[in-house]
Amino acid sequence: MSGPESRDVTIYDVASECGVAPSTVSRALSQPGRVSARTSQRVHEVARRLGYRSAPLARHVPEQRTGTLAMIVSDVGNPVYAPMVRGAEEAAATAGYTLVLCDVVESAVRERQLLDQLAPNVDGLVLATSRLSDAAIRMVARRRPMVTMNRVTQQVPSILPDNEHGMCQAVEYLAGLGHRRLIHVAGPAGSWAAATRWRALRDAAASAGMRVRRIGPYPPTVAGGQESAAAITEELRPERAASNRRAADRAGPRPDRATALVTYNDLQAIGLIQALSRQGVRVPAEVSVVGWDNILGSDWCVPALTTVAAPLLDLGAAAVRHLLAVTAGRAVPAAPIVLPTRLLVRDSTGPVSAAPVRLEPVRLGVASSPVMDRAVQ
Amino acid sequence: MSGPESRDVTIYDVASECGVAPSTVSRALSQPGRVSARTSQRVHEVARRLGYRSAPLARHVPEQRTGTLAMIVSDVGNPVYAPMVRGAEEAAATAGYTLVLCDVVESAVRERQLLDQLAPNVDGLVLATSRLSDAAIRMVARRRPMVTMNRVTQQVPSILPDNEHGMCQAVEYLAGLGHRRLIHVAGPAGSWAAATRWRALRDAAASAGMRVRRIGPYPPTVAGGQESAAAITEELRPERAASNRRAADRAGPRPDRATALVTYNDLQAIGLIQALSRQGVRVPAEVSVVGWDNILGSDWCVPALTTVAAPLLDLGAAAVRHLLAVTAGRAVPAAPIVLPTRLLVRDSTGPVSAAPVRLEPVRLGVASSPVMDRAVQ
DNA sequence: AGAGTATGAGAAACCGGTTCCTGACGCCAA
DNA sequence: TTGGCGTCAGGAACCGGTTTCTCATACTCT
Repeated sequence: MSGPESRDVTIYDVASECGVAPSTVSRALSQPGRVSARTSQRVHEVARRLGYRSAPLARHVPEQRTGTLAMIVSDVGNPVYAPMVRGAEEAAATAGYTLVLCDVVESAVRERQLLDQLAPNVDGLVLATSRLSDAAIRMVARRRPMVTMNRVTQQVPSILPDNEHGMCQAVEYLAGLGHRRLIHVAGPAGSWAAATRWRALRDAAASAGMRVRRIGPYPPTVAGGQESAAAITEELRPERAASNRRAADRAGPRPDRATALVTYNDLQAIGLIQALSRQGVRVPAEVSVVGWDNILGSDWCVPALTTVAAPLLDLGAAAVRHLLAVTAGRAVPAAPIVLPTRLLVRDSTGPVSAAPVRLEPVRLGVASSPVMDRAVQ
Repeated sequence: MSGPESRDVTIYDVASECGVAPSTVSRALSQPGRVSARTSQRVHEVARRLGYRSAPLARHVPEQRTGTLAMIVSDVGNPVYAPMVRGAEEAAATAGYTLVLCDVVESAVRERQLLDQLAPNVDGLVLATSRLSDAAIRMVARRRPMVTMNRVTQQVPSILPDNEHGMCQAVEYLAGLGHRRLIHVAGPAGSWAAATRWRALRDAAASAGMRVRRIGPYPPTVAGGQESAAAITEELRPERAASNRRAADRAGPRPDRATALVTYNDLQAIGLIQALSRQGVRVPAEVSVVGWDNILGSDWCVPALTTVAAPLLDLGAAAVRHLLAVTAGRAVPAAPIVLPTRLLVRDSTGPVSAAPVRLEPVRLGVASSPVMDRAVQ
């Protein structure tokens, strides 16, 4: 039916078939009212008959706009992005834009390459948790309208969850449960969000009169959380840790045993809880765990995760709306837009037990007793 | 420093600054060796100094290619896509292409629009679980190279997991545990994959001498799975169901109580187990549940999900490699490419208990006793 | 030294749209 | 009847690259 599939139909084909000038076809198709009703109708009919489809590539050359926005994420596998993308997509669609998504696989090099390739092809960019340097971000931002998420860079508009208040919520809640010593499982090394969340936690803990130590950095993944469990077990079982350390370092068991763990994100928290459970550490009986994000699945892990819920959908939508404002040349606030967080209390946190729990011996890499398994898994 | 940010630097700017013709600049930048070393070096240096960035939009007009592939997914929020996207991305990057991802939010209308907008802008399309009609798919496929995933359409190349064998694996395993009656929680109505998986399950069950009923359709989400729980509870508790039904329908409890549930996908299975647990139905003691996909999180739900693992990463990679073959004009096999599945046995399945479990009264919407909660949640 | 060839670079066409400029035609009023 | 104005459509330039064609120059060979 379609034959040898020669080449796309152009406005020139339509024009000659119609007996009008190409410019008339262009007007008829893209500027309703700018051409007489009769001509317009004839052009439309011929275009339909010939199966004309506009070639946006060519169209965009003179127009200098593509109708496309790009969002760059560090890892599509991280469920945290799904709602952000959804929110961004809806905002973009509402404004008549198409959102494309690109994954840089946690690599700054790839991110830079992608940006160079993408930037000229889109009307604007959303950088979700970028790994680039501030200088690199500013350089790209000079070429194309851009907003960052979860990242503050001078002169570049940004959208953030309220890291400070979120951590305050977590800390106040833990304080109310009697916790006094925390451990923070840190996010990846070069990450602005990781640094900011740590700072926020530290400050919140300080004003609550709590002590907090940081371990890490760890990747923002389930595997990263599992990895951190080794270090944490050491913390929680000082008597055991001593044998792994030079005895001269500290004498006797540590007095400052942490009772609550705050991770950089939910994925880490889930991996951490998994690994702790496997080692016989009971959550929340022996130690409470608080995550961050409220990803899909944070409610079906066991125990269900207490977490600081970031307004992911809104973050995505706000980012795109903001970006479109920049694109339209409207003045944008210099200060970051900060969206509120919400503490979601579930089952991974509990009061500090009056008497320190007597810990069982650790059996690394081996699931503990069947009874234990039933209970925790 | 950057001034009023006039307009992008073009090869014409570079040319006049260099004192050479624009065509020379073009050659120097894109056809190494086609220009003398001295000129080339000078052009490169001026280009760098002026901050020249090629405008791919303009470049692609005569070239008729964009170096971009698009992948359309029905819902980025479904974790099943993450590995597929990752696989596709890696295959695309290896071949020097950029992959962009678009979400159609489970809407056929939006999918069609997007396709029309996207098709002319990319060199090829991957449709992951499309909701379009066969005719619509073929129409788009005629305009642009395309492959479908999880969907077979005449004349359009496709990549699939081995639905038939996957269901056989599940059925054989369940048969080995003593199960004889199954219920299938069906996927969404218009979905090829849903229809195919149901057919595969029915056939597999038939050859194993098992009975299987289908309920649904339900959305392929956690909410969909939760929804299905109501109908399933009715199945599992005929004595209770009878009160909801006209008593004349059937006399006494049903003899054909199902002992195993097979869902369309993991998300449904997880929602289903959640809802069942909340109603006091114990998994796998009272009923076994088998999912499909092996998504992230299917191992941290409780009980950890037994599931048919689709080779998601490979599916994505194979789709792109196949698409590039089509793009390059190489002949492609007419038959779908089928990738093997693997049954992942975890904790949501178990042997049929010798004596039918005595069921507790249902308390809808209310969590059962604390002891129960500890055990199942 | 003169003729032939290879090499480098400029001019111009092209890709497929959009848009500015211009002119033709028709209608209305004076 | 003529002048003026508004509507509609054609011609051509333009967007920023690529590519073909052509020509000038330099180098080689006899």
